[in-house]
Amino acid sequence: MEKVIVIVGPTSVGKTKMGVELAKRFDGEVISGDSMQIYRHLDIGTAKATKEEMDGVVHHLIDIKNPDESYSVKEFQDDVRRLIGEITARNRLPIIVGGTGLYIKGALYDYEFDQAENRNFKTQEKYAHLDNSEVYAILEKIDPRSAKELHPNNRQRVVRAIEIFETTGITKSETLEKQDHKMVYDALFVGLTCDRERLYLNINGRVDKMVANGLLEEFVGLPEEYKNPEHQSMKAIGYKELFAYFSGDASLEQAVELIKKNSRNYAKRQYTWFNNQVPVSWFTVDFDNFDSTINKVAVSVERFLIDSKQ
RNA sequence: GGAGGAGUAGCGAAGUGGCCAAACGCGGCUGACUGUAACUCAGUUCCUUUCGGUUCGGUGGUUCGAAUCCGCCCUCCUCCA
Repeated sequence: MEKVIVIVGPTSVGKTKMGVELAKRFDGEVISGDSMQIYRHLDIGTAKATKEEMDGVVHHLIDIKNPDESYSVKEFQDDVRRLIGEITARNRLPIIVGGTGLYIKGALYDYEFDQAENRNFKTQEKYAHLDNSEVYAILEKIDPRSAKELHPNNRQRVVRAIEIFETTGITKSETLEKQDHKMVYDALFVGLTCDRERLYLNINGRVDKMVANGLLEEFVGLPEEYKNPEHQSMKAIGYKELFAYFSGDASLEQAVELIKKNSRNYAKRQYTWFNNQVPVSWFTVDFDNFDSTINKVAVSVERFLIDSKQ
């Protein structure tokens, strides 16, 4: 199994910097594990690393789609697995850096998406006339085991489970049953964390900085065809809140506060995912001496690389 | 100084004698997650593990029973001086 380092954690703890530093020390290449940094032109709001911050380290899966295009876990899985193979073949170390839990887990575990190749959004429309409980009743009929795992109000997932069956003839639970739920790589999960209060201060401060650095201008400057709230890219925190501001439904202050709040909530969801879905070794970040944090992580990485060579 | 109005859980806001530890919203906390995941959804939120205990500005009453009624006090808002 190929070795791969994975750096995870909530937004604004320093994952980007950690990735670059580790790549420099261990001759690695960074693979972004972020569902929004794949989009071109969305630079400030997605906190994409600048050229300077990348500091010569190769970064993959950033700026690979236009904001009116879609992307999915399946594509991410394909891309990451291909890249891990390529990077390893070059005798370099793949370092996944990002906060999108599902994407990262989907790429590293034996998730199988293939049988649902024909994913489409039509199923949502097809059942739009039914309420939550009616849609749920349909799923209970075709895939009772999946229904049991889902809350009736979680319409998006309920309909998706129906869609899986309708497009492939195989139920979601049957597909899951075939998997071992094991990791298919030799991965070290490094989690970066800090106390909640500090994290929220970081997030709030970073949002203010984004605005100061031209977040609004970046949004305004986007070609009109990209500025559609329906686009996957426009669901990103930092952009979706701006529509209300530019339509006059919210003040700038309200929009900015919303961005901060959504970022904080997102950070919490990231913790929930990484704490419970994946085996993470957590490191508390020392913001006053980031180098010391890097050193601690580097020791673990070193040990991991040696151990797995046996 | 005079006339009105208001003080309810972290915040906003219902409740106007028992069904009130107190609706609802926000915020917070916790969790779920297999092709929208920066998505979507759930639980929880006075103290206590349970029993139970202590609340609705303060205080003293009325009542079998008060956040709800009465007296006094404090604070804030509007209007008249």
